[in-house]
Amino acid sequence: MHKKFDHEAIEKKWQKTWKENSIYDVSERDIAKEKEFVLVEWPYPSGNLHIGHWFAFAVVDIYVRARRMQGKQVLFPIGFDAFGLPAENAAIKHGLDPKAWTESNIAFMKTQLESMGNAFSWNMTASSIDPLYYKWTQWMFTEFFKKDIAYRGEGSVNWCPGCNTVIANEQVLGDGTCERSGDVIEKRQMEQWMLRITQYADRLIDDLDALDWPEPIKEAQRQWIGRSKGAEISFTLSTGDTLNVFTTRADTLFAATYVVLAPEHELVAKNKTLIQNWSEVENYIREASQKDDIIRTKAEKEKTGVKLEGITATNPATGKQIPVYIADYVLKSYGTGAIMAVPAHDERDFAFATKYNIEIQQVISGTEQLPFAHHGVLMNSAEFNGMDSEEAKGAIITKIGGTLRSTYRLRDWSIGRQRYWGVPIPIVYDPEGKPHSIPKEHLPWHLPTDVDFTPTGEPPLAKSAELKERVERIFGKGWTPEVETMDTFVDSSWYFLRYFDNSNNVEFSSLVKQKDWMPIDIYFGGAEHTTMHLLYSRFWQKALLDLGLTTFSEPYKRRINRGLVLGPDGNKMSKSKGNVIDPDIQVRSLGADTVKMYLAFMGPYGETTNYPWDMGGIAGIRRFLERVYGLSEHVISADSAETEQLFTKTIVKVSADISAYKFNTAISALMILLNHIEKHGVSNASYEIFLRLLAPFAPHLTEELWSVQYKDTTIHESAWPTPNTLLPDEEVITLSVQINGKMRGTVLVSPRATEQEVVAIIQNDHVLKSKLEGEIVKVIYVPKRIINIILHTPP
RNA sequence: GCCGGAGUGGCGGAAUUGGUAUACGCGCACGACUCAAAAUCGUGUGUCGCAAGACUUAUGGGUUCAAGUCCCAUCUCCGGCACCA
Repeated sequence: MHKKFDHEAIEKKWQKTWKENSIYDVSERDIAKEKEFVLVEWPYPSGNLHIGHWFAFAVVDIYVRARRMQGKQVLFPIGFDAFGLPAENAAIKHGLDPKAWTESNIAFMKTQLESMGNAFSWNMTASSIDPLYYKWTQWMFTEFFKKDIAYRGEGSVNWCPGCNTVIANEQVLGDGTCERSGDVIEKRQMEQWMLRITQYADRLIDDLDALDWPEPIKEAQRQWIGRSKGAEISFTLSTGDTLNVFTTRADTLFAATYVVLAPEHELVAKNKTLIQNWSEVENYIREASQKDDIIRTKAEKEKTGVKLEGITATNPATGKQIPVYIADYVLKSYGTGAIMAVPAHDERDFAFATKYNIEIQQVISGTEQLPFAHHGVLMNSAEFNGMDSEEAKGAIITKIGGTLRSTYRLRDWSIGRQRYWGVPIPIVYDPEGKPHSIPKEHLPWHLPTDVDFTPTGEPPLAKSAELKERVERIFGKGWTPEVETMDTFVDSSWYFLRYFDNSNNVEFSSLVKQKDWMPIDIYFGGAEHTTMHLLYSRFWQKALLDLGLTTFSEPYKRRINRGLVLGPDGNKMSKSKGNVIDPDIQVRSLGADTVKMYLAFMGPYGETTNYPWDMGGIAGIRRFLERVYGLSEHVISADSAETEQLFTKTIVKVSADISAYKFNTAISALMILLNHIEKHGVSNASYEIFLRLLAPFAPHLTEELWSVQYKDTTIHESAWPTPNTLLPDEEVITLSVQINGKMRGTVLVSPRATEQEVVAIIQNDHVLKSKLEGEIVKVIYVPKRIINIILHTPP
């Protein structure tokens, strides 16, 4: 047998050589080449690389290396999203310095990342905690503040008791718990720093159409934004107030037999002297406010509410006086916080009206069964009778003077965090308490270090004497600092713009460099970011566009969401389950190439399927690479025609599969080729082609084998193999034979054979001819594919 | 409830987009090498059947010369949204 495949020595050796020669650094944009910006989500430096990082980065490296060999100038940067709670929690628990803790994590993770052997553009890295990075995060915030994209507003916010901070809507999971800590979120009324993402709702939805993204991701964003197109209609109350309601069913206005306000609606408290049953109403409001949203929306469908005695509303279509209710099934935060209720054509209104004995009037014909929530033809609607719902919407709105409007599920993005380890919000308050942005010359606005991390519910920065002193020194007596820091999703909303201009100290990212590299050609990442990071950064880009700071309205041309690597038991990896696979251990025993290739072989990348780790499976990949290591023993003087043909096929297949992120089938094609070579031998030229095809998958091993013949070049700068198009058609092919639609066997024929010739061959085939008993009624012949012979069979 | 996606061997998964279902890998069985084991190599491996053969891509229908692939209905799993007017 051949010498031992010493992956450890090989991998160390080439990683060192690559690093010394900086072969993966990306210099100035080279116009002679097409560019490709491949982005992966920058990791949080938790201090240990887990298998998920390998799945996220090492598999993508296959794509990157193939593109490089295909002559593209590829930008494949990596950096660190290094602000965030874990550092602060380490400070609280173990008295460590968050900065030192994070920096040592980064240093260690860098060495782990290097052990992957990826073609990272290390000269174009960035880190969110670098003051030269967060200077620009702060500067963009101040620009947003000046343009009123950032504002301070009072509102209902999500308070996480575990994290001791406010979090954004997107960071609350479906079951009402915190995305980070898992704690149940409380609703609080607070002043908050917000970004006006809702102003971009239409563009965030409409611009999705042009993106080359998987449809499910686009659809999830559309649903999250939740646009519904409808109309705002005014009802006049007997108090003299105008009540605006939002409806998507203006066509049912004639059936609006009551209106409902959210308990918190301002017109309720405003008219308390006119409400005859005020104490009952007040009670109901208090009860409603004590239920948090989770209980309020999960509360079984039983509807509750109170009629406002002494107040009525006028239906603008019928002129009738209708009752006014408050009920907590109407939400203050959605639409106008009030609805026109149409019990005949809305399930919720129907349930409520039935319970409280309110009139039910049908206006959509075609059923006896109410509620009927579908569209149809109008009845009981005066001059609109006989009109179709869709048409009637417009006609009725026009007649009663309503306005077309969209309303959204999306809320503004709350970005203030009552925590320490983040970007300080660059705002100071004057003695009157009015906020002012910090001028550019004072940026970066440094994060103070003289703080006490003990959680008290008060933001840690409030305890910094240095910060107070700094503000008074610069701005004057009586001025006070903002003490909140930013959501880390702010840091990651623009990081990709910094990578390729990471030493620019005049701009966050120059327009020239942006033109060189943007947009991102392909962004690989986790499905969990669909309605968080992916939405935030799209918004950020559009805000920059409006400020003239970029010319791109969308950052990501293509996006691929990947799945998860599960433990060998099929469960999500977790310390408590004891099913965690440590990549360092795998790399030590089997090699980086093996781990990377195994992850790529598990299944198609780019589907959000979750794959269990299989110890046997990775051993199979290791066996494959060991056989490759000894492959030179099979080099012979020339290839057979069959071998040449298989090479052509494999080159086409592997190239296409990599472009489609189907690394699993690309690997399978390489395995088939190896199996063939070991049996039949391979010419030296083809052996090199094999190595080049494998190079993106097993960069260290192939570099080692390449170096045996080419001392001074690297395989990773060699050209990607192209198929030999001059190969003749195969002389004979195997054609499948069906008789009466059933597979009966195969025959060997020329690819150019005629139907008659093929039928004659089948009639002479010892096995097949016995099945051809009867008159041939019809023959379907698809050259190179199949022949189907239909016989007349007597009854 | 609404909107997506998916159901293929013992397992991960293939299938030129309507043309030999189960590629490739794992696992398993047998054999070779070995005192023995591991490793390695070879052979076999959808199900039933001694065989000829029949059946088989969640289930039931349909279209077609031909269906894993297209159409209709049903079931199950995963993800998103959900008292959103």
